[in-house]
Amino acid sequence: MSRLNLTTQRKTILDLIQSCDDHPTAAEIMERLRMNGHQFAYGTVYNSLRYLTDAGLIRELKLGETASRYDGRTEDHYHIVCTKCGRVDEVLSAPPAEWIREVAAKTNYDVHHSQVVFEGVCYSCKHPKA
Amino acid sequence: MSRLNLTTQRKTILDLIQSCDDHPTAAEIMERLRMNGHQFAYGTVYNSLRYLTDAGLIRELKLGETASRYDGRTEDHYHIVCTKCGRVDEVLSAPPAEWIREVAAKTNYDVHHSQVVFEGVCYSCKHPKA
DNA sequence: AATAGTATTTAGACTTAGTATAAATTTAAT
DNA sequence: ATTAAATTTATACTAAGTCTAAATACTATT
Repeated sequence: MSRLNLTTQRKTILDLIQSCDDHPTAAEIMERLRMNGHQFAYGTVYNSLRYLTDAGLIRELKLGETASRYDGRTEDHYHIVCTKCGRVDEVLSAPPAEWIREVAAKTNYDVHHSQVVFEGVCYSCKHPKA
Repeated sequence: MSRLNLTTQRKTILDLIQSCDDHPTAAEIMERLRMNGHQFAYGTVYNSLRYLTDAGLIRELKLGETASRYDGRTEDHYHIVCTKCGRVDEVLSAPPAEWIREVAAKTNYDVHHSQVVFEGVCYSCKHPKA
């Protein structure tokens, strides 16, 4: 792990991800870059996303869709996906430590990390206006 | 939802998945079919996997890898992946209901389902022989 | 049993998301 | 200024899966 090297491209992509409040895919990120007047090579975007993820500046979300999404919030948190409209929201409560201990004991694993994706129906989809 | 239509191909694939104790990908399933002397079209395997999943006879696992895996155990359960060797084990303890209620309350979602993938190091990788 | 209609399988083209590579460019270090 | 290392670019390629149209199989009705 060498020191952080934020090139112009990486910085631009980091800024974009940190300043949006959703969880764009690589394709969406490229589209937004283009809309902001930038034009980076395909591979640069993927390279930057990996670099920023490895550096811990952003998070890659694998929510079971075909494409990864990226999240500028790096605190430990989880996600909930609306099965009606596809919207993704943050979940800030962590799984109870007691449960994790139980899983570790039963499986004989050292548990380092857990990915949790909830699925359900969001407020707007539950209460459609008209 | 019409009545179950298990064609020869679908039955063969279902049997294969139910009789193995790991979680094969579509590619692995095709390879095993071929080794057993079957030769189904590419699309048929995917079609069958979807059909069987929709019918609730098998489960599709999205563990954050590039390919889905399939599981013959249909009871509600979760998975733990070894980050060293890639091995996947079953996790039978469910997340505490209290936690799910809390998530539902905080996010304003009706929570229907949760996918949980633990990551850690399995017993064999913790205790390598020699 | 023959016919018509529906569903499934097959083969292969196509799509999507992402990786790999080689040349060109930029950055850093002497 | 020169060399070396890292990064970007353009483009080819791969992996996983979907789509489509023709061929085949199954079902229901007479």
